[in-house]
Amino acid sequence: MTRRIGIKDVAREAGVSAATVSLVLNDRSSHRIPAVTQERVRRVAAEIGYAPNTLARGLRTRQTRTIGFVSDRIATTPYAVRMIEAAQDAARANGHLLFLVNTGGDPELEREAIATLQAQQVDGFVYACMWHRAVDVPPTLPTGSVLLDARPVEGDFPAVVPDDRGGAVAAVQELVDAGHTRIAYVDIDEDPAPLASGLRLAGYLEVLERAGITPDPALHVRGESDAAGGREAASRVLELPADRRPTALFCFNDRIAMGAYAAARHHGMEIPTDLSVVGYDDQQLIAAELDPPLTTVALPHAEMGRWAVEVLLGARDRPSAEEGPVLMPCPLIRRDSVGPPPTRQQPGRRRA
Amino acid sequence: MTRRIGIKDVAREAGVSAATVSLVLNDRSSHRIPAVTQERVRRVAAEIGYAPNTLARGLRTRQTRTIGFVSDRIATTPYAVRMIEAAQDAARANGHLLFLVNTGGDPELEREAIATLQAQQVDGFVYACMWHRAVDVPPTLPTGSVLLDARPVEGDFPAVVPDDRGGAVAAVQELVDAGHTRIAYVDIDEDPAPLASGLRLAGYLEVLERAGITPDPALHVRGESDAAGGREAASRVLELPADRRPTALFCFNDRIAMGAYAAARHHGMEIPTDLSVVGYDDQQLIAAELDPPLTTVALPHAEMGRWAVEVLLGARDRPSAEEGPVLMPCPLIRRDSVGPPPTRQQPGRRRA
DNA sequence: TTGAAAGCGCTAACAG
DNA sequence: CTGTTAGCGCTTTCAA
Repeated sequence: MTRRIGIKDVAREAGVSAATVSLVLNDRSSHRIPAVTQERVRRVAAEIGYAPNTLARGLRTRQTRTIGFVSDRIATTPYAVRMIEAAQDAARANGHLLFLVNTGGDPELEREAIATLQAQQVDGFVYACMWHRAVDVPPTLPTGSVLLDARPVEGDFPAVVPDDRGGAVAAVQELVDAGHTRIAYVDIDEDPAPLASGLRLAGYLEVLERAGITPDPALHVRGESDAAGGREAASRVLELPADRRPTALFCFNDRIAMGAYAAARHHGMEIPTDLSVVGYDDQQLIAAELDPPLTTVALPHAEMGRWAVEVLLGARDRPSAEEGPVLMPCPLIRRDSVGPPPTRQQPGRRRA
Repeated sequence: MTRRIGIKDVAREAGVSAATVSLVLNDRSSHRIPAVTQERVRRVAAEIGYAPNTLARGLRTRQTRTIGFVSDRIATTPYAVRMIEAAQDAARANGHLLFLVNTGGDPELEREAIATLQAQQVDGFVYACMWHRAVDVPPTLPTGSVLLDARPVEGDFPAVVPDDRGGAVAAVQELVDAGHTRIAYVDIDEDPAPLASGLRLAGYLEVLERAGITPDPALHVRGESDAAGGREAASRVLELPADRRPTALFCFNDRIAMGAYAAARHHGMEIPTDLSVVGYDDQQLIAAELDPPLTTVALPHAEMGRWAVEVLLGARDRPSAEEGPVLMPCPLIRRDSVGPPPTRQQPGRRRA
């Protein structure tokens, strides 16, 4: 490979010193260099195709304009990927590059990743999870790192997580507003329960209470987090006697909602005529493709990803320390799976 | 921030020179340094928590052990993400780190990304697409870069793409082996047609020919690449007169297959009893969750991702130049949507 | 076997 | 205003 062209080459061609080139190319306005000189330097630099060596610069300035992005997985859903894309876009917008490392959640690998990244002199770390979790932050994670889709079990780190409770409120309120009073929560059955499960439950209960509806424990069911589990769990409430049967389902996620669709079909109910359904996650491959398209709550992955790097780079104010993680709003996405409750006496009909 | 500890600190503590430390820590066997000295240096280094500054090292050695990964998107399907995870894992296995940049396919951004990464002195580039495409490689992409899920329109770059034709062969052969002779290809309707569309068609026709089945043009239909499109397209063949109607569907992708399921249901057909279906992509959120679970063909994302960085880093032989892209096999994933063709005279029955 | 010295390409004081 | 000088932390001849 031929020698890379450096600042000296520019200096020689432009008839100035290397220092001047550096000054010009970095817009050091403190040293008012005459416009003509600047112009000449820039022209020469462009002509001979000069590009700074950021290693050398970083060595000197102790700033690399790179950030370490360590996450458990890259993504499990197509939407979570937005988190990374948005983070990368925000990094670029601020003149930074992202080192991506996924550790599979292995603490040993996390250690190693952090060490490697520190050796690279990254300017900061984003520590990301692909589900809203409470995490034991790796002890070697430097102060000032920011957590993405994760809240620290302990330690004082800026963190951003989805407002799961608020999202649930929006979802259930949508159902209440449509006139429903018997609303089931088809929860996820996982141990330990994900944070989102409890938060969404809280939102669900909050709306019921505000609407003066007494929660019926029989309407809170749990199933495996997939279509089969959702179908099974939804079936349980759909088989309740007519007077206790829900007219609407708030599902923990879209996959469960997908199962709920199957259960409804199996019970001869049509959506949204006989049964309204709201999901969560807005997984494009599911929510939009279900028949009818599913009303659901979107996770603000992109917003969170951007937030994290902007806070890290100081492009956005750090949240005041002791206020807990920032809650990013989860917008309700209205599609066609919510309608008014059916008029009495005709649930469970087969084709007319 | 307190001064970082460097090689000099180790040298001082160990009572040797910086050069010796470097020699020991880098296993320069040419300089046979006595075991005791080595031991002492290593111990001190560990004790005081020395970690090399890779910028300084890179500046000196002109090797950064980083690689630039530029892709159009990060991922559109949850599986494509495996490509990046696998690439990152392979990089780590070879002591490298990945700079991730997604450009949205914007040539201007690509230029910029390549320049920025070059300024970072990356050791090499992976240029990735999220669909199997023929790409105009950006003119500034250095020779030696490797293409991932993309074949160069021109230029000589190592490249790896899925063996779409082979995957289609496996899929359709599965159907033929089950006894089907009237097999439709529910293709994608997109302009320009993705490479995969034609390749899978070729595979489809190849199997038919080998099985002595004359292709019926009416059985090659196209629909939008989503469930609705798949449903609509599948309906068209399902509504053919009984003697021309297919008993099996080979779908361009799993979303279309999902629509085919809906169409089958709508026509009162059960899968796989009345109709067999095979998809493509093995999108976990769809394929495994459909009822019944979908037999499909998996895209070898992880294998391709690993291949790309291994070739880039020389951990695997470069394919000989003029042989075109490497075709990575697409394995058939057998689930429950394929069965023997129905015995005559009872398609379209409603519930018994 | 080890240390001294010379940079890698750049920035930042400090002179002039 | 601009050039000289002195490193950033490491590797690598070369000499001792």
